[in-house]
Amino acid sequence: MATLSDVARRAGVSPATASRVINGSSKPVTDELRERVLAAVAELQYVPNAHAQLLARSHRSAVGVIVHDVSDPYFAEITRGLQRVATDQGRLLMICNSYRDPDRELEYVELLRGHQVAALILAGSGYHDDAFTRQLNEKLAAYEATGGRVAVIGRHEHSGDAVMPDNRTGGYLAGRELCGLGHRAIGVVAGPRILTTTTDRLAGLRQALAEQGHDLPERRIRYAEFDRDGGAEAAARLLDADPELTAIMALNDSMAIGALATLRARSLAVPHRVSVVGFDDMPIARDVTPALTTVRLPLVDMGVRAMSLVLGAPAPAPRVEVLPAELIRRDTAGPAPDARRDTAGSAPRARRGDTAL
Amino acid sequence: MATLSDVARRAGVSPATASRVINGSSKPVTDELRERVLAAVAELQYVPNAHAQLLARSHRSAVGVIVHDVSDPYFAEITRGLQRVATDQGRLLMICNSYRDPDRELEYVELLRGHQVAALILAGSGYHDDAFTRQLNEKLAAYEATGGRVAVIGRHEHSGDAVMPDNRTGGYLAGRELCGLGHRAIGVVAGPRILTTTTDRLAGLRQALAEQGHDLPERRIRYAEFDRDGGAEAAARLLDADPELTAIMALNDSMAIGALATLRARSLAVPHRVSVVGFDDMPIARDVTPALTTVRLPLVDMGVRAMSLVLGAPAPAPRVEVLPAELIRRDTAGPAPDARRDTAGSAPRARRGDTAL
DNA sequence: TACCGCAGAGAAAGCCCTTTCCCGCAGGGA
DNA sequence: TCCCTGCGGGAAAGGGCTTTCTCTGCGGTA
Repeated sequence: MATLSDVARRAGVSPATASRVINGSSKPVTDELRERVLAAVAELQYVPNAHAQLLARSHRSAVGVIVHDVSDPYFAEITRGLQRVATDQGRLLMICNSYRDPDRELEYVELLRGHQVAALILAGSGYHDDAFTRQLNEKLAAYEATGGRVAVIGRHEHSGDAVMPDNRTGGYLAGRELCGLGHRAIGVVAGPRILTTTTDRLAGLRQALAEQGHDLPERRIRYAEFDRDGGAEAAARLLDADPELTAIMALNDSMAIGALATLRARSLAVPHRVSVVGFDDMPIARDVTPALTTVRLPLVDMGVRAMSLVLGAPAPAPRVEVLPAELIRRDTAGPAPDARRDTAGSAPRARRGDTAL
Repeated sequence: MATLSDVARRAGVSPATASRVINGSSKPVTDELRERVLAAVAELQYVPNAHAQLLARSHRSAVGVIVHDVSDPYFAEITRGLQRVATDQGRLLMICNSYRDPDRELEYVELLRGHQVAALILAGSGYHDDAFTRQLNEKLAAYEATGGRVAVIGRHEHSGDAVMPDNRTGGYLAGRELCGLGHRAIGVVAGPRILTTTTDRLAGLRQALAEQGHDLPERRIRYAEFDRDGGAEAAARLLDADPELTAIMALNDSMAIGALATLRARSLAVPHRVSVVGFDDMPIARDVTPALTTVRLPLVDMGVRAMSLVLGAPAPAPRVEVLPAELIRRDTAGPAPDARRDTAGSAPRARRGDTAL
């Protein structure tokens, strides 16, 4: 690889001058030298060594992001929001997938710190794991102590700036909807127990049921991976144990899609025999058939906010922005089969407009 | 941030010794000093400056990847394959999204070169744009001249190692299937004209139709963005122009899903009134209803191969690995409405097993 | 006892840039 | 004519790490 001094030598100038030309320094350089340098750069196909630059320059510019999995639509949307703000400010993003492995998360914090990122954003559920939480907080504190900025999305265990989707209210809205439709035998297809997202959403759901005088026994909950196959599997276990279920609440949309696959395989009509409600409103939710009734989270906005927090002026006290959840009624949630008798003859709810195109 | 010499000072050793302990150098260090260094590292929460390390070390280890968009399932799958091999070999991946912008692609090649990556992988369709192709090849050649390794996935314009999905045969298989089902009025929902993937798939399709004595007039093709909304829009334009279409070939699954949305909005039954065939077999294809008939590409394997090429021993001559496409029959392609009369009474094809769970 | 070899530690030379500091020179004012 | 100013350029000092080279002191052999 050609180096700066190769360029300087070829142009017959000092490395200092070459550097100034290449970086558009404010220090003036005569046109003749400038041209010679530029010509040398082109001839040698010179590209500055980014590591040497970052070492020599003092200011840090890149931002590190740790998500569970960018290819998961939930994180893809959040990342889109992060990216938008970062790009506007000319920041490079380093994105790392933890695949929900706490140890890997810790490692990535170190890695990104080592890469001298100006800020760090952790997105995705926290863990019910005190030892881990403590370690993470220590590492983040150490990072912040050296001037690094930190924000988290969707995890309350960190004491700094945070953007929090209102998971609990989301669960509540879904629960209220299902209760309102007359469902009593509601099964829950849940993500891993250890995730705070799981327990928060569950808590909201439980509260909604409690308000109607119902409870949510553990036997009506199945914990599995937070993805399509996990949802399919959990739904199957749920139905095996309790064939009379009239509704399934899936704690995210991927799981809901898996649950729909299970119901289809068992020829249980949705929503006539079993209703399904998802969570997150990922883009694909409107494209499955029937279109998925779900709880929308402003995912892109969550990313935008988090990046803005971290790139904006630091605050004296930690800021927490709670973003609202919203119920999106589509076609997978209908009246409970026995409740339907009361409203006999009423056709299943017409397809919602937002599913067309 | 604490530096290595901070650690050394605190441990009462030289930076050289500290470095040796921290990196597990083969040079022996007495246990006592080792412990002192480790203690200092822990107390200072020391993390080595990655840029300084990369600058000081001679060997390059990271691998750069340029894709159109990782959050697109097509690339997410490929990336999964890349990641698998890279992780096995302890390589870090730097992934960049070009968002199908050739200029950005060029910039990223420079960026990654600047970051001293050991290899570069470009995934995703090439462009029908000679100026761009020439520039890219120049840059890649310059990079290879300095010892960098390069592989491309799905683009034939680069002269080096390549992994090529058999887009043309895939198009051919889809075309033969539709012809076999009696379709003659076939519309195509195509990606951007400028992408070689579009033209390759189209060429295969055209060939299949030609073998049956049919042609594919331009008025039956609509070009749009290679995503869900592009597919929805193109399908709408296609149906507006020619309401008698009995089949739609979408040049990727995202577009197929958009086309299904349009058909649903217009109450055109799939596959009874209109058949749809997609391309790629992304994971979601089996979960839409009806499940999508499509052409499968071994996406993960493509990633695995490309990374293996680039991390393995260099070959004297460029290698091209062509990976086969395979037709996956599910539920969106059925007999053409007029052909159906011939097989009157035959129920629509039973749901394929692979859609259950 | 003299010498050799080696283990274990440190000194110092890079790796490739950026940027401050300094120098020479030409032009303008006194 | 002399001095000051300011412009354009180069020298050199880092930035934080790795690694080679060098040095010291010890045990072992002849």
